[in-house]
Order: sequence, then C-alpha cells, then structure tokens
Amino acid sequence: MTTPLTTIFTISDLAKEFGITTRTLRHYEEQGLITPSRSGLNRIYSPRDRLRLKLALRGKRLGFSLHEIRELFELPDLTNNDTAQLQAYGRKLERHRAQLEQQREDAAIMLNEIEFFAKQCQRLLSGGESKKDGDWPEEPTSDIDVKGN
Amino acid sequence: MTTPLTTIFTISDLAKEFGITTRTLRHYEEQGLITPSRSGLNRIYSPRDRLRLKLALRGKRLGFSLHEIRELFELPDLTNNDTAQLQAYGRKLERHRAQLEQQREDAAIMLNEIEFFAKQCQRLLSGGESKKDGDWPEEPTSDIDVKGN
DNA sequence: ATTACTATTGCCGTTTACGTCAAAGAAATA
DNA sequence: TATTTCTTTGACGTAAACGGCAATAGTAAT
Repeated sequence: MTTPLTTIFTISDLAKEFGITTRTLRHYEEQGLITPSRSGLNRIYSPRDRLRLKLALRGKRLGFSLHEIRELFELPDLTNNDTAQLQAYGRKLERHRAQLEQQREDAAIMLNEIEFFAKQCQRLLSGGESKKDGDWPEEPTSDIDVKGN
Repeated sequence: MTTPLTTIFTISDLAKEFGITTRTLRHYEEQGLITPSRSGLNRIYSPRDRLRLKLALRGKRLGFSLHEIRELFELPDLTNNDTAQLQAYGRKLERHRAQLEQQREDAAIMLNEIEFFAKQCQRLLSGGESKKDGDWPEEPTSDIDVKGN
C-alpha cells in the first residue's frame, strides 16, 4: 500500500469534514487564515491548509477572533534575527497563555456548577416526585462570598 | 464589628469593579441577565445582582452568548413539577457540559502549542544568536497526523 | 452537445454585543 | 444658588463573522 504523495481537498470536502460552509472557508481566506492554491479558479487545499483550518477552528471554539488566530499563525521571521519582533511575539504568546489558563479555571468552575444542577435534575426526575419539596439554591451560588469574594 | 445588612452597589461601582462600562450593564439588563431594583430612576444593584454579573462575565469569557447565559439563569420552576421542562433543562445542561469539556481539551492542546513556541522564543532570545540556525517547525504541527488525524 | 453540478466573485443583509453621542433629569458640592 | 457630576432613556453606529443571493464560469455525466 502506498501513501499518496499529494493529498488534496476541495472546498466542499473541507466544509463537509468540519461541518462548516464554503462561505466560511472563503471568509477565512479573505482574512488571511488559509491560502489555498488554485487549479484555474478553483481552490485546492493541501493537508497543510487543512491543518490550519483545524487549528483555526480550535481557536474559534476557545473564543479567539480570526484576527488573533491569524497573528498566531504569523510566526516571526527567524532568518533576519530581529530581537524586537521575537520579543513582541513572545509577549503575545504570554498574553494568550494567561487567557487560556484563565479559561481553564473558568471552565472548571462552571463545570462544577453545571454538574451540580444536572444532578439535581436527575434526582428530581428519577427519584419520584421530590424529597422534601427539593428546591434549587436560589442561584448558582457555588462561589458566593465563600471567601468574601 | 457589624456586617452590613444591605450592601448595595451603583452602576458605576460594578462597572469599575469588573472593568466594564455602564453601557454594558444596561445592555445586560435589556437582555434580561440582571434586574436591579430602582431608587427613583437610578439602578440599585444587590449582592445577588453582582453575583449574576460575575457569573455572566465568566460565561462570556468562556464564549457563551448573552442569550445562553440568560437561559442558564432561568432555573426551571419546581413548584409545579413539570417533568418535560425539567428534562429540557437537563438536556441543555448536558450540551453545555459537553461544550465545556471540549473547551478544556482544546485549551490544554493549545496551551501545549503556545508553551512550545514560547520556549523557542526564550531560547532564541537568551541563548545568544541561534544554535544551528534554529527554525520553527513550519507550523504549529503538534498534532499533525500523529494519529492519522 | 446538453443537462446538471459545483465553484467563483461580488455584494448586500444579519446577528451579537456593545460604543457613542444627545438631551434631560437628579444629586452632590462649591 | 450655580455648577459640576452622575445617571437615565433613547437612538444611531459599528466591528466581527458569517448568511444568502445573483450572475457567471468551469467540469462532469449522459
């Protein structure tokens, strides 16, 4: 069995695979996120283009803007070793790192809250009617003033 | 020392505390996220309102829309035990739970990628020039086809 | 060649989440 | 009392991320 030397994708291939529209793919191209080659007018996507799309979509799920994603794709030029540019990129990475860690924390907290309410739902649904007229805490209060916060 | 029985906040109090504008607070009210009481025309925010704001902002950081956040705030009515409604709420929670876990995974992956590139930056900046003409992997390729993915 | 897709480039529309005045009423301070 | 200062309600504007045509232009199958 041979590995294909050149795997290519059409715009609708990728659209189907990732559950997006072709309009979205063209939009991402306009924004400089992906730059497929052409066969005449038709777009030809390489595995590298596909990878970029995958990364872009992950970035989107994390709430990054297309602009931010594009910036992350623009790796600093290492041939002319431009220290300032490299530092700038480093700071940008640092900011995104901080944001991602904040998000991890937020996600953990919110998962706790949601799981708590989900369990309440299940209890109320499976376990007959209610146990004592089971009621919600009047709000997702999991972090209310626990630490004077 | 006595604990204040009624802590209240003005619109600019909360705006300052959370680093948002008063316009944002009014917008959240229009969208039904917060419903402060009034003193004449002026809005009066209770600790409960403040908590809601806090939760809302966390939801935002996680990419939830104001509409979704509002839905999560609308706990199903437990007095008339409406099974269908409770189930619907449960399914909604389940969807959000799945999304949050996806996000945790995404965040973890992206943190790895970013930390990798950040280290490269530091190496190139601190360790003199370059070691062998250090170059980037031509892309954040950390997950390219590692598992035929 | 004729039908039938699939793609391409405009280009205008839409939704979300606010920003940005403007006009006007209260409230605090000099 | 005069004057900032804060707030309120409109109402219009905007940036981001596409959606949804329309009018063609290639390409594929019959």
